[in-house]
Amino acid sequence: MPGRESSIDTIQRELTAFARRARHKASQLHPDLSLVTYSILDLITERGGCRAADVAAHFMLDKSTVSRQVTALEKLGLLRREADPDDQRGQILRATEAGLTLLRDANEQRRIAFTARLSDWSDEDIARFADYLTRYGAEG
Amino acid sequence: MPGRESSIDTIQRELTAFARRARHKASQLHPDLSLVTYSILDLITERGGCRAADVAAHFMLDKSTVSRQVTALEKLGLLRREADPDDQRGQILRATEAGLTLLRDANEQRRIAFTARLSDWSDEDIARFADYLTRYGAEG
DNA sequence: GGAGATCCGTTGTATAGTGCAACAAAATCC
DNA sequence: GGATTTTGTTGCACTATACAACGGATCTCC
Repeated sequence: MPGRESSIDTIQRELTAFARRARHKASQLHPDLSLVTYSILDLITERGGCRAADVAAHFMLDKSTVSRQVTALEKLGLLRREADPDDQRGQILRATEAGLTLLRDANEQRRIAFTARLSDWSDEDIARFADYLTRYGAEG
Repeated sequence: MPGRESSIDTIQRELTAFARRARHKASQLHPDLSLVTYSILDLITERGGCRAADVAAHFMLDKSTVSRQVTALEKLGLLRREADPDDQRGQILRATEAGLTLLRDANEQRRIAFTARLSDWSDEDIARFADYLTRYGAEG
């Protein structure tokens, strides 16, 4: 087994490599949705509606960036803003039907791509890899 | 053990989440070097010098993008271009001493951050996680 | 050995994503 | 009730990126 430090270097390098290519692949996979807009749509759907400030905090993005992305998604008819009855400052963001359809389609295409890439992995290895990634993601 | 499809969804989601945050963290970690310039400097050093076309292919970037990043790195004195004796069209890119120093420092800071994040992981888990990432990265 | 194809890098142009700062409106806190 | 905080928008600047057009060098094939 390689040393702990060398393994950490590998993790760092591979995760960074993945990040470098992610945007490119995302745009190839689904030209209508960028990595960011896809992620925003996914988050608000997963949470059953949330505010722009929550999105910004979750993705470590500036609120102005989120504001513009939300505007773009709204113009595309993929998302709508609802007044928050408890707080007139905030808006609750929800995907529209069109947004949900597009999101399902994008998820499906992504799943196909990932499945192809992991085709020669055993079920056990896939499950363990998923566990490690979840654990890693939960740390920070 | 969760199903294969659900594990693939997890892998997709976690890797995407990582990609979303990578740029932000990279700029926090080392303001002088963006994720891209860091990666370029790292690649040409790891390979012991390579051409811009190799960099573009490796990162799936347009050659014009690489050309501009290389120009920026050269202006910062972190990289130099050498004539390729075998092919007058190409240039061989190499990190300067300053570039190597900065790269070592950036790597060290990144390693510290990763080490902290993985502090409660066992050596075995880290090694397996690194293996999975390497295997994943090698697929595509 | 030469003409055309190909490869390598640069530059012009356009676009997207991002952050910071300033702002407005609403809520919260003494 | 005034000060502070929160939420979102907008103006501005900058970076990263792609595509297209180009110039120079090399290679291929006849």
